[in-house]
Amino acid sequence: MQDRLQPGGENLLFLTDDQLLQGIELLFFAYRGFISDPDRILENYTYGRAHHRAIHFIHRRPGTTVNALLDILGVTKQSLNRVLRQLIDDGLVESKVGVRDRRERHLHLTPAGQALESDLSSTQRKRLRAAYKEAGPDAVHGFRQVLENIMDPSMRQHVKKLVKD
Amino acid sequence: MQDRLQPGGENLLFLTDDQLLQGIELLFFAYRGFISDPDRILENYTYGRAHHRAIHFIHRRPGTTVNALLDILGVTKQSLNRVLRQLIDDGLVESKVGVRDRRERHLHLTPAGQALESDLSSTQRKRLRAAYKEAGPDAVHGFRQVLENIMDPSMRQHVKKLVKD
DNA sequence: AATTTATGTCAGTCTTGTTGACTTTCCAAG
DNA sequence: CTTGGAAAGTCAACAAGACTGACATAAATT
Repeated sequence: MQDRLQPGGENLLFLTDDQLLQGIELLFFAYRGFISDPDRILENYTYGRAHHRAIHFIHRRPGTTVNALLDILGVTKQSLNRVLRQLIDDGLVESKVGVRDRRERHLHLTPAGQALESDLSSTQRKRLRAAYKEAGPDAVHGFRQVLENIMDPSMRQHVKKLVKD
Repeated sequence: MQDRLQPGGENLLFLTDDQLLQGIELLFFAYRGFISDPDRILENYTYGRAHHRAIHFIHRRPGTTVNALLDILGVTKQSLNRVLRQLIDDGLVESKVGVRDRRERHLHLTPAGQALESDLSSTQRKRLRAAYKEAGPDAVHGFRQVLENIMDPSMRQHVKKLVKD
């Protein structure tokens, strides 16, 4: 994957500091836009981004344990517990005692939880779908490739891969 | 939603909800990794992400005004002021009364401010450079294309374009 | 002269993160 | 069977950084 092309900086051009700083800004603005839709929805609740994140990952990994969720979210258990407590008390999340190991709590979304997840997620899916569509398949591939390279290697395992059927 | 059954669906395949949700997670993990390096540096200071953001944009747009910065950062003036106050008091940022309009304050980094900016930025540039390098030029182009599509259109103007000279 | 704009500041609130201490539950190794 | 430790839950205190609202001042604009 090295320099298939000429001595010209053509394949190095994007590595100038200016180009890199531009990439940093792109990430900043894109990420902010990306969370603005859910944020607006959450204003109508007593929830914030922390709740959104919990809901997202419980939706994606039904039955996951608190510990696994802590690992993914990278916060303290006290912080996550406050969020989970509210969601459980409000009937959006269900916490089931583990069968094999009764210390563990397995988390699921209730129908109400799924409804909120769907609301939050649909705005982001819509935005991303439009962005993907306009950029085209090759761009999407590059987008995902670069993002995967950016993240901490230890986190790559947490990106839920698609099921092959 | 049954795109996959269509012939030539290969340019629609990435629009399934699962693929979109995966994209959401990629963005989440990548963004978190991306800000983790500066965060670690800032632990040694009394500064946080808010200061980092201010420093970044003052660096990129020397002489920018408080109002312009508010627009870019999307926070309230009270919030930005607290951050700027500290940076100015600590001698990292200089605030100059405008010449044409003496109500405006034009912001610049002092040498000390530039030093911190360089520290913070270099970790991110390094991470991004490695990610770009591994993915290749085409992927980088796609990455930037998709990010630009994701952000709010009104924000695109704020991504500082490269100077041609 | 009146109004608007740019900036600064004070006070109070909220979310979400932190640390530290402690308890309960319960699996598994001695 | 006992006990050590892991998983989870809880309480309290605190901090960063966002918010709103009110108010002040200086300077430009109308």
